[in-house]
Amino acid sequence: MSGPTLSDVAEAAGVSYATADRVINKRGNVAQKSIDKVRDAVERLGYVRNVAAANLSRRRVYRLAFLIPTGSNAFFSRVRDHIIQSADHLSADSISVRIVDVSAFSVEGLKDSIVDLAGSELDGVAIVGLQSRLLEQPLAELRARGVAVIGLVSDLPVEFRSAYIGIDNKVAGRTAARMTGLAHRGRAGAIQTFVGSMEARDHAERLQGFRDVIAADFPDLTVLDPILTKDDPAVLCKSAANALQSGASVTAFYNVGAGNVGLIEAISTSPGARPFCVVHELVAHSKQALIDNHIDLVIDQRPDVEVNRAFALLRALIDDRELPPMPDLMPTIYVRDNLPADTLNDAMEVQIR
Amino acid sequence: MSGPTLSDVAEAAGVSYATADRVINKRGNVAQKSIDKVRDAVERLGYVRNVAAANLSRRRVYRLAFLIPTGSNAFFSRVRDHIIQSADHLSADSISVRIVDVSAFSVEGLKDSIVDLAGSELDGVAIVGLQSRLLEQPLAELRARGVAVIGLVSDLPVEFRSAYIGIDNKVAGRTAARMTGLAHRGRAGAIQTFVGSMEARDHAERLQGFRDVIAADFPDLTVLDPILTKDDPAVLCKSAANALQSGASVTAFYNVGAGNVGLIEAISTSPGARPFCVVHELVAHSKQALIDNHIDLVIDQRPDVEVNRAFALLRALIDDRELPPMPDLMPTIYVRDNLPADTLNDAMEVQIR
DNA sequence: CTGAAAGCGCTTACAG
DNA sequence: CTGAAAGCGCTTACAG
Repeated sequence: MSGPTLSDVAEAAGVSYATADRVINKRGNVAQKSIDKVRDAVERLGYVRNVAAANLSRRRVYRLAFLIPTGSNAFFSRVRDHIIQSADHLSADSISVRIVDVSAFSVEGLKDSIVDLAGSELDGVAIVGLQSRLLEQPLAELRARGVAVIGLVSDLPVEFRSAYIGIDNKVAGRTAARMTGLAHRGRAGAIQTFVGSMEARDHAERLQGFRDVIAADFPDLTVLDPILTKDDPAVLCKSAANALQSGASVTAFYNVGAGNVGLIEAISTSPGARPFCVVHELVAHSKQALIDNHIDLVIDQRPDVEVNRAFALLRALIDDRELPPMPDLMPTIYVRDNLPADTLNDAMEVQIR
Repeated sequence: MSGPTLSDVAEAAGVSYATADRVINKRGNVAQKSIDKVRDAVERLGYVRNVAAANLSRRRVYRLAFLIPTGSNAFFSRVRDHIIQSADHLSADSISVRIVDVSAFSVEGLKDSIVDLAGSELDGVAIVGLQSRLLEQPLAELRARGVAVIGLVSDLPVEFRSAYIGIDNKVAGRTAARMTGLAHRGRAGAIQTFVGSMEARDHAERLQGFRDVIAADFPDLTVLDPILTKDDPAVLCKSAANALQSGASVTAFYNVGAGNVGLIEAISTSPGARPFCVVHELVAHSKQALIDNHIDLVIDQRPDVEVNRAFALLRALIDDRELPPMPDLMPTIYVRDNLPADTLNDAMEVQIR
């Protein structure tokens, strides 16, 4: 069951254990002849390095960091919560995790945080990124020091990270559009969209995806120009209230960004029928709004799953192992009937007796 | 960073390493006085056992088995595929996996397979279960031999397994109903349901959940009595074709069970508008039907996620560790726009460079 | 460029 | 009931 060890390889190759180790781990200072012999033996025996043993002997600890935007954003609170929760369990695997607060959506702030990372010993970091050339230099330095870097939720400049974990926001927007279209079922209508900022790539992509599907498959629906909200609940509340009063012409709301508290406020205090309503990210208030029938759908990106995946990926990257197979990460549709039991604490549905 | 070791504990407790080990691992044959001293030291130092080291020293291998129904069922093919794929990667962690074919939906067959498990050394098993008292005896014997047992997709008798991994089928049915209701958007309609067998608990539960939501929230919709299909595509094809011909009275189809190939066949060959259409489990043909606009929604239970979870859970159970936090497992809604890239091979959306 | 040896944190006989 | 010692598969100085 358990395969050949390095001793077996060394013996088969006719070299010492230490030499075999040197070629396996590419430590250099080995004669080509020895290298060939060892490589050959590895091949013949099907040797596979025992990572656990290696980690034990070198007293490996994984020092990880997550760079997460600060602020009241409920979505990132969920991300934090899940990191903290996982960290507790992962400490048994010698994984220590640090969450670094980053000023939200500030390239300068993010850059500084990345530079600061140099101050502490680190093996891997997951970063809620931004697309900016300003980040390239500090990221390059980080990686030069052997730190594994991945983008989380929002990508980093692609050449300067090893992987990205997040949903495709165009797909998220397309999904929202499909559901909105289905809900109209052939009837004509007009959809009022809300967007935080067209500079935010995720917002722009969602809107694009949304428009594409409506244009292609629901010719009777019109996508109204987005109202710019800066993700501010007050702005959303006011503009949504306006739209609700301006007659029955608006048949659906789609908020591409955050600030849903305001949207929900406008809907819940407005008399009469409301439009079909789709928002993003399942958090306490959007969940409650689903339950209260103030909105119809939430498109979510499962931050819990993303965080889990970040841990697995960082470990694999740090150990320089093959990456584990990861199921696709698609936007999840929530209605009031398939809500998880507890958004914040991720109560397990697994029943332990 | 790395905490105290057993040596530290032994020293602090004033006993030998071996004695400390005996109380940590409850091997017995220790004086109460020693036990107390060690317990005390563990408490004071915050000792936590290094599972990796322990596994190395005892040359631990995890021998796991999955009991999966045979047959042409595309859903279980997905389950198998993911197990096989994961197995490849897990072998690096000394985890070996065996898939045992079980005759589908036969209590006797399942019982025999469980009994046969006794023939091979095993640490843990995940079983696509059935509810039958016939299974209790063999399961009890298995667990008495120290094998960790969990139910997968379909539960086992609850007292005879340590955990269950699967969705709540009532929730799945409720979700299907919510979407069907939304798609009618206030218009009246009649929903033709199809069920494989009312004896199958998952089918019955889905139908129940579906009916509950329609009755409670969509008074203008009627749920027609289910057509019994035995999951046979031919039966589905014929009865769906009938329903389609009998006028425009049917506004939606909901197939609680399998055999969707037949349903899709009927729809795709039938002229004119089709009803709103919801089925379960994303497999090759249901995915294609979404793309081709022959159906509207697929409610899926993410077998890939379930299998991953089964591995994590079995390991934790076998190591007798605390269970990792697991995100909720809710039915996933697929439309044609949030389809994963590759249903069978689970291609990674994680982009590696 | 190569090798012998100690040590990582544990478990498992073995001897008392 | 208790302890000393070898060994799991590796890495890391250290000596040649």
